[in-house]
Amino acid sequence: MIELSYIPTQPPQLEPSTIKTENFSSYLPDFQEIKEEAFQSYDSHYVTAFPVQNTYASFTPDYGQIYTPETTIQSGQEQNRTSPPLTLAASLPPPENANSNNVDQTKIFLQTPQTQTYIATSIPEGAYTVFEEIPTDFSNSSNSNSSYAYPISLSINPPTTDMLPQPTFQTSTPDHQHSTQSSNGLPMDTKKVAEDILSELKRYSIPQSVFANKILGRSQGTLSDLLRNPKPWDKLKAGRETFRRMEQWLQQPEMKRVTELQQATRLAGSMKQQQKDLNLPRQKAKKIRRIFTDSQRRVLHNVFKTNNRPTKEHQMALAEELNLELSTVSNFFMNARRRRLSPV
DNA sequence: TCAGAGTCAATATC
DNA sequence: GATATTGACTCTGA
Repeated sequence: MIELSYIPTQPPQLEPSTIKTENFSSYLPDFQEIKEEAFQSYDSHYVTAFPVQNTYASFTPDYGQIYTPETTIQSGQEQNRTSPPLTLAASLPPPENANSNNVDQTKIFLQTPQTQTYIATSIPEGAYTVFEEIPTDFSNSSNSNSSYAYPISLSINPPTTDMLPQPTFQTSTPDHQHSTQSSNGLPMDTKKVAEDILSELKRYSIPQSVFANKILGRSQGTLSDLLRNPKPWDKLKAGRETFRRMEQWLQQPEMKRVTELQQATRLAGSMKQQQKDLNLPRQKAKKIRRIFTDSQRRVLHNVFKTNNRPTKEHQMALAEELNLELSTVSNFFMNARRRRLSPV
């Protein structure tokens, strides 16, 4: 398969005549012929058509809008459905060696995020458009049993890191600074932002680790904690920056932000697999995290219940009694105070 | 010097 | 495999 370059820019203006309808049954043994009537109300210049399990769909290029009329076949019954219009995400130039005589060289794979179904399509000669991410939202579907509501994404050869968009922090406020306002000039409802982020990540199957690393520059564990226990805005200091990044991400066009992260998710997956395949050694020694014994934990918690701020002498006595470092005991109370007494 | 805030990252849990 | 928990590190400000 040839390598396609990734160009996250405006799609070229395509003349409908440069786009062909293709029947890809040769690539898909179980391909079911698309019925024209399913798409008759749409632009007839399909870019591609393919089945996803029992579903098939067609995309029509409309320079920024994509419509995905779909037909689902379940238990012998057909249902025609139409998705909301979706925004065109990206375009790819034709590979240099693409030509009409050798279309097999220009296969592109569309796949569901579940990576259960791969759909191969060839590219017409000349300019063409592909849809990098096509999240669909059928959450309002009255038929929750429909099996076709897969977001559909494009996967070429796994993109390399330098092909991907760089982290989009888009903030002018360094980590060590913090202003008193969110991006809209008002105190931020951190709880709402956290809920929205959780909901979006779930909706688009974006792992916390990907969002945390790519958008926030933080670890998965940190993000999880922030989302589950968001501090009120007025209690935050430098931590406001992280919430600002979350808010800014939510404010971006849905297509853009989701596309970017779904791509990063795939990249993370392929890199993980590569590491696994190559059996690469760990870069640095793993730090062992202390685990309190049951009795140590019990004593520390009991003391904390009656006195969450023991004196240094008390902590030293506890450390000796439990065979722990003073710093360990001190850390325990410090962490316990902010985690167990945390407001919200 | 120390408490608190922010976070990492190991690892427990789902 | 993804998320939640948590011991400890780093930095800041009083």
